Amino acid sequence: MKDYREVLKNYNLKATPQRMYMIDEIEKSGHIDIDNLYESLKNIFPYISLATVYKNINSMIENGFLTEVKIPKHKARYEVTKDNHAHLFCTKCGELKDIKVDDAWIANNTSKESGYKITN
Amino acid sequence: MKDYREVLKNYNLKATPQRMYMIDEIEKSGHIDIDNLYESLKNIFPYISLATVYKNINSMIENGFLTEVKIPKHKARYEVTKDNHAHLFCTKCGELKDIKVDDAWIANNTSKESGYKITN
DNA sequence: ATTTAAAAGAAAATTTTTTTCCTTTAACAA
DNA sequence: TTGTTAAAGGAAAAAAATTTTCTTTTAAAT
Repeated sequence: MKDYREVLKNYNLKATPQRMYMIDEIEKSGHIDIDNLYESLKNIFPYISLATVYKNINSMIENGFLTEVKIPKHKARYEVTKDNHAHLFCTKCGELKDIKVDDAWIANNTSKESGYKITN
Repeated sequence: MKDYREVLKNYNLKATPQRMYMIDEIEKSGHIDIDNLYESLKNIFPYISLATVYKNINSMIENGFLTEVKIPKHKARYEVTKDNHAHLFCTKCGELKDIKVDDAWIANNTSKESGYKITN
């Protein structure tokens, strides 16, 4: 497993084992929802609390390290923040995949059209 | 107020006053969340139940008449289903606006790229 | 008018998320 | 190393969001 101590330090978060495994799970899975994340973490930390998972998700979202991906009629999934992609959601199997997209190009064009400065 | 009897009939839903005002509110607002919808409906139906609002939102989503718009860190909003648009969300004031987008063009191009048939 | 299935409303139950409070621990300094 | 401290963990409770149940009402079709 990669060492996430530096990453967390950059985001002013204590490098707890719980967090490092959380990040590892999220990276490995690409996108994961709270319940699946909690379940895998329980394999490593049998006494981990769901509240801990929520609290960590929230602090990592707040500082921008994670991004919440909301999906109609499903629970949100979380991913490590990254640029230039959109999501493809399979309505049959529920899989979520990244697709390459030129964010900047779209933002620019849409900004022109709408008059808003689009950041995301 | 427009008469939504026909609309509802087409979707196999009973044309109750509650529903007709719901649709009217949603159309008038463009996009609205459960709480604001419930609050405005209470002006007309003081005894309306929040459960009724949820149940109606759900049945109208199921049959495709309404679309749920999920927004990071906010409650979902609902709109009358329509094509060729995306959403612009103002992170300052929370306003949600439609922007014109050529769905079909994007779906086509992205489908080619990804190998999936994109419907939405 | 009568019948009936769908929908409303009230309350309870369930599910999801956040908060509280107390204990433990990572980070840093001496 | 060891000591100090603020941040984070865990358990439980609380709060918020959504769904379900059950009884009454009503739209729609006879």
